[in-house]
Amino acid sequence: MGRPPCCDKIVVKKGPWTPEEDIVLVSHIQEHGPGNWRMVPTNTGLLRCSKSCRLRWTNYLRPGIKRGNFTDDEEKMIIHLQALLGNRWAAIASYLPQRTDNDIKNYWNTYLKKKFRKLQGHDGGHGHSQDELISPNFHSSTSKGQWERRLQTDIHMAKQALCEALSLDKSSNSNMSHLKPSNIGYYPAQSTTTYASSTDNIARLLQNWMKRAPKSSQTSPENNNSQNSFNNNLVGTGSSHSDEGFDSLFSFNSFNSDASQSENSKPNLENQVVPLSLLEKWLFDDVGAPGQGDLMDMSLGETDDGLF
DNA sequence: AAGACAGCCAACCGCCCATCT
DNA sequence: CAGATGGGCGGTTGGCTGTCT
Repeated sequence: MGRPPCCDKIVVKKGPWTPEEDIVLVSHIQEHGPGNWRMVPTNTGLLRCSKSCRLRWTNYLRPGIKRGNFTDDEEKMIIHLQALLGNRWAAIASYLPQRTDNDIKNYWNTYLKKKFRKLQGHDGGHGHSQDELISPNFHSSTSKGQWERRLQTDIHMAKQALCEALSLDKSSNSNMSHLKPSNIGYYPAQSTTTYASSTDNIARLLQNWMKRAPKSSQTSPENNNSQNSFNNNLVGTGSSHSDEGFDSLFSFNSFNSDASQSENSKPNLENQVVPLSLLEKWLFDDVGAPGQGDLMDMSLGETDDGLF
């Protein structure tokens, strides 16, 4: 027999998350750390499936997420990495620690793709679809050995992509400073800004919600009271951060170790601190090192020419 | 002013691999 | 070892919002 079922298939709420649900989820994660998503609906009483909770956390509530307005550097990085890695958004997102894969995916699908089409149009096009043109054909090989080689190639290519992206605009180094190895981890040491950013996330969320609240039928009558209380307690914190409560609410230092315990061994976003930092350190340390060229020369020559 | 349309994005769906019993 | 679930990922959808006609 396997594990017990993930979530009771009785009533599972769908659709947009309410601030109440967000708070419940964040509080729970603050206590227990991210992971063990199966137990989250049970422990919190949220009528959401575990997947939904995880998604909400990783794409929206997680500390350190930057939203909206992609910078030129980020855009370059995405374009480069997409060309090198294809539509592997999670892999791409791991090089833009402040962005979620969903965000990057959306940005690509809604904006960059069109931008590319335009560019292609100017170039006259070659009868290839954009994805064909810029994505390596990773899907043709699926065996484990090939996958391993592919991964190795990916790492080399990503390394080169980083170097190039960083050297594209040296003057904007300050903007790219978040890519320094020390800041790559998902729970960076500069905790206050991280928490503040997360507080802002929720404050912004609440403000949006307040704007929509009057016409949204999703808010049950009893929500009105809680809505007001949330308004009093949280929304006002956006600028002044009278957030002693929030500081504790978003103090994730305490459970980093818990998280690493409860997480499985996959290099997911939550426990990438060590492996990703090491990888990044290695990537950066290796920049400019002699004899790194073979793979990269081979791969980049093909992809970049078509691109730029 | 109102309807049509397009863009954006949060959330869901379905698949796959890892893990557990 | 087999069967079942958990978790992660990429693709897609649907609702909201802004713009155009």
